[in-house]
Amino acid sequence: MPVGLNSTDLDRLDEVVNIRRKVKRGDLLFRNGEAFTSLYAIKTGFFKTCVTTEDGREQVTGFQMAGEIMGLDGIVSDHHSCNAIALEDALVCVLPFSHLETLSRDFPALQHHMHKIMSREIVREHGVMLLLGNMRAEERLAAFLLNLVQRLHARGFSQSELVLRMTREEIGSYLGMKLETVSRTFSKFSEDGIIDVKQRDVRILDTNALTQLYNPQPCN
Amino acid sequence: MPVGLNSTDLDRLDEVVNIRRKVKRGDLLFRNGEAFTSLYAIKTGFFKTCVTTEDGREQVTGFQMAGEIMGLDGIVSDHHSCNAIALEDALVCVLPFSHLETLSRDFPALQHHMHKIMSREIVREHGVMLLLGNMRAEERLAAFLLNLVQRLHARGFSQSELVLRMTREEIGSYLGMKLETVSRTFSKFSEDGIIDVKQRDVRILDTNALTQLYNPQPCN
DNA sequence: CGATGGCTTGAGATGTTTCAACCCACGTGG
DNA sequence: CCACGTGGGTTGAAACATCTCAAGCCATCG
Repeated sequence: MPVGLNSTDLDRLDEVVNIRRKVKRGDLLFRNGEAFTSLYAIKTGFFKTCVTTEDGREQVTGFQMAGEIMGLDGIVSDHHSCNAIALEDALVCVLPFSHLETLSRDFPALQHHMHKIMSREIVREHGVMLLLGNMRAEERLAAFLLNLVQRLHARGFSQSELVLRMTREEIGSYLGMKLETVSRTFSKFSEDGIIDVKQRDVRILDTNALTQLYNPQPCN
Repeated sequence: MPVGLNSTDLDRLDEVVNIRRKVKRGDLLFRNGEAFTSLYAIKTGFFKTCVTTEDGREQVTGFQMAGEIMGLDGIVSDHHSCNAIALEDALVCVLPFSHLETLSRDFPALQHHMHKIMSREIVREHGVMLLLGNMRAEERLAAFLLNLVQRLHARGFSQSELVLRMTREEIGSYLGMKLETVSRTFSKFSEDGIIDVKQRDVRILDTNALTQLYNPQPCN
């Protein structure tokens, strides 16, 4: 990641990255209320994070895939404030946060990288707020699919085919709609020839139409 | 803020804090797309931050008051991705970000403080997502009022009286509802004897009822 | 004092949810 | 290897909350 390091430096960096942890599908990587010690970098697998209320409502706050960082929520209070659940068997790097802080004092590149990661998460959440506050069901699902496929593509997967690792209910929770509405909207897209859906397999037939939906032009 | 500093240290810290900037009501502190150079700490005044879409939709992402930090969105891309607009005449401390990064390498307490600030923002946004994704109009407004009054109280203001610095439309944008719905919900609370509203002056008569609304007990 | 922006309220339209029934795919165990 | 059970997904119809459009009111300020 950063540059211009000698071998001692590399050893120190290695120290922070060499703890691994396996998480089985359905298991929690960390849970709401748990003491915060580490950030987690996903090596393989797929996660959801969600917050809950006392009366049992659940809001999925994000879906995370390989290369993404989880656990930032825990820094502020030394306790996690959400649950991280593996949607498929996963392997993560455990990054003890105090080590990260120590190291990033010596490596400005690492320091800046951490700041960027947190800032990116803040900006991502702004986008979700826009989606939840302003968009209708079709726009939400279009935005969701485009975002997913774009992130998968950046990891070498297809630009047009994807396998959903989450249920309709989880998609709905993330997008602020009920699972039935998610299902109906998938069907609508399918009828319109925009996508092909068969359960969790989705093939995007008309990316342009999705983009249009997500980002409608102002009517001049 | 941090502890155990000699006078040279204090001078260095002072350097980063002694730039002030006045912002008049209605003016932008920074705008979407603008180059990112600094964070801003509010000394006095009240701001909103909002993101916009090409087709002109606007989502208020937060309201900020004295003591709070703005501009974290700019770190990831070196450009701001939202607008910060003063809702009343304001004074901010300009905190050049590169100075902050340099300083926080020498002051672990400052470093950790910055991490906490970013983490706090992430957690706050989780809460907003929960609100936007799961709650109904009354719950949203109750949550909003309770949050505002709590933050004001922490700054020495009343626990029960507040003056809204934002319009119904801005509240609505933040809470994902139309201004008419905001207005109606205020009226409903007023009819129910929970609050007293006269334009922007709000007096909370029954905090308990608001809490109940926001956080309904599971029906046993 | 009039203009303006912000706020309130009503009535009808709309999109999403709710409730219900049904279907399908998958995995397990007989 | 098939049968069955189960969780997930689909679809329909009615209920509901919020939005839209419209009119009118109020406070503020030049």
